[in-house]
Amino acid sequence: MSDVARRAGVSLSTVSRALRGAPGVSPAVRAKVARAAAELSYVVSRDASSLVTGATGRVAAIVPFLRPWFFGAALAGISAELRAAGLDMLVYEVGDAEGLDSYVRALPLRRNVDAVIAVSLDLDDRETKQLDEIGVPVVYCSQRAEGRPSVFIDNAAAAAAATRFLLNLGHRRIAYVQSRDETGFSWISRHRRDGYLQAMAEAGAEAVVVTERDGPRGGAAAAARLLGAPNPPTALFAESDDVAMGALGVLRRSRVPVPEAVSVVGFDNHDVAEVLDLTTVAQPVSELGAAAARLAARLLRGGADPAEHVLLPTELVVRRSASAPRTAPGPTPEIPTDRRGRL
Amino acid sequence: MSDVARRAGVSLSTVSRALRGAPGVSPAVRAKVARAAAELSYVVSRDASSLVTGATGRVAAIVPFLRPWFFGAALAGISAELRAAGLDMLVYEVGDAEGLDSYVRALPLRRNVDAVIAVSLDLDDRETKQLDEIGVPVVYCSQRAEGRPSVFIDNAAAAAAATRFLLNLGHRRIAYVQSRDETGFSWISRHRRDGYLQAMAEAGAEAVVVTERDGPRGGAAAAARLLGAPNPPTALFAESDDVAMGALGVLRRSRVPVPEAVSVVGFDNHDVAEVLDLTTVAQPVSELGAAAARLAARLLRGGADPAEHVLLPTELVVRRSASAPRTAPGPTPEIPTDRRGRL
DNA sequence: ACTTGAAATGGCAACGTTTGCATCCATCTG
DNA sequence: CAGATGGATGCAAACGTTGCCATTTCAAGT
Repeated sequence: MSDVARRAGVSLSTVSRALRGAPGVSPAVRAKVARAAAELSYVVSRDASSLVTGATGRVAAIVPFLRPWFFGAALAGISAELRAAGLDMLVYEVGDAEGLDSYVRALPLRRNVDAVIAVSLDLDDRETKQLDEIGVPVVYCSQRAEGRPSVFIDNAAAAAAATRFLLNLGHRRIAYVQSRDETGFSWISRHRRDGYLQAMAEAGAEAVVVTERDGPRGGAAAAARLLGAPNPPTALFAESDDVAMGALGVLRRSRVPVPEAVSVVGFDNHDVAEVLDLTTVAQPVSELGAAAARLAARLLRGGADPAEHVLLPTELVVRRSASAPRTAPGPTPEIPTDRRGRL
Repeated sequence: MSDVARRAGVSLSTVSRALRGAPGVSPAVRAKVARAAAELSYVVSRDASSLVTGATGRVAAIVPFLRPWFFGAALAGISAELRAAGLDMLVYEVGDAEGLDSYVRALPLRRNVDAVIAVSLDLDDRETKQLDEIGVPVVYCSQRAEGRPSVFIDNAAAAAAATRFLLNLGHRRIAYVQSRDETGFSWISRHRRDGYLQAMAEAGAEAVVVTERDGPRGGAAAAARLLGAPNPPTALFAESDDVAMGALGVLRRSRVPVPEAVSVVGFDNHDVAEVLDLTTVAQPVSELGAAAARLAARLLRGGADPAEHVLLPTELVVRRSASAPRTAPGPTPEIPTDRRGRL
């Protein structure tokens, strides 16, 4: 910076003020400084600034995993908003609860970020309190944390609506497919299941919940299990599109026509759901991230309620993987004459 | 840090040395300092360290987009390796070439990261030179940059092999589906197309290249166009699984049986490819990222050739979306009697 | 006992910024 | 025309580390 000062013929303070757009610099000098900085391709060192201002200009996004579609979409929203606020995004993949635990205990974020955005982390009380200790504001994304800033959807209501959609189509035997990862049930799936259970109970229908591992593999396993049941369901409601897609794969390979023999509904509106004609509950994933990032930025500016909750809407996207059940259902699904084009 | 020093009853220098594991500290003192730091839940400020050491402990990963499956997988690999090296990962989504341009011009990385990993950025010479100006080592991931450290696969060879696979099955009319984003052809697609063209030429088969927009939508459009051709191809080789999945969607909705009437081959081995039974060229995406991160870390330690190239292998994953063509091909594809289970 | 050397520790300057305060100068007011 | 006002600018002290150098301590060798 002193190089820039020398080149522009002014003092360090003036350069600092000019480059930050701080008031108290004449337009002429400001331009001169800008030119000198450009000529030297100089940029301020955030580290040095942080040292005196105390702000790092960085926000950490903590995700359990990086590969699933959901997190890429969420990070895209976060990234865009953070950049608009002039903040950089650090990304940490913490894995399961155990990984998170060891991660949080090490407190590497302590004085190295201004805020943390925890994406879909499924924390229990103890872990939430641990995060409080980091010493910077934590915004919860795709997750409701009482008394703390969070952005989320109403998973229970959305799942109930999707379930009622199937019920209203005439389905009675609707199975819910949930995943159990190594670390127990996830917060999100729990809520979706509760919505399903409630809708089923209200309709007087018998609930069937099958639990398999996460992802398409789990969905495949669940479909296999349900096809082997004495009285197989006419509809599957999967915790996520990933799971639903696994089930669709098994059904297709088994030549069980969807939706004629079995209807399938997912959750997320995954990018691939459209291609698969999967009826699903769409949630605004990127917007979830964006809202969390905006909330974090507002928190840093001091203009936000530190316990603000943002509820985002969901929408049932009706495609062709779910329809009214066959009127005369039998235990052995027949192949309908779909070559006639009769849906 | 002075708090820790006071509590441990030693000087600042000693605390600094003890906490960094530097030599010249007695085990007793080291333990005492560690305890004091833990009691105060103190962690060193990287910013302050950076100021004097000149190293930031941060590496930037620049990706064009965050949503596609590919980048999540790549970032997962990068993240894991960087963490193993004690480095933090900053992620920037730069969008298309124009976004990258304005981004690089602003040089925000200049003195704020130790290295940059450019993931699948499709840069021309001018842009590559621009990146050189950042002043920190740049590692190219999923992209070959002459004279610069890069990690990549042999796209042309892999595409040629996939094309020959179709040729050897008996296909002659094989179309290649490529995408054109707003910024022109991508580097990667170009190479894959070249491999396809070469294999077709060697077999004396006529090449057909269709260009549509990127992603499943583009694949859908391409499939629609090919179905409307006078002599439609018996096989589609798509630039990526995303594109292939779009094509599969159109074919399924149109009741064109895959692979009986049309074989489809993709590229990437997307997580969903397995569920869709998509035959595809698998590339080790996470490993691509991991290798790039390792290379970056090695570069920072000074123990790497600054022009090192890492070539990773690909593998043709044969599933059920591609098979030998029907022996008596006709212009109007018939529905084969697939209910008999005859593949 | 005295020297020698190595290991452990402390003191202090420096890293590149920001910011409060002092200073300077030009313009406006009475 | 003197004095007040206020904007532009410079000076210097921090911020929390690290790393060089000096000092102390202690054990071993004479």
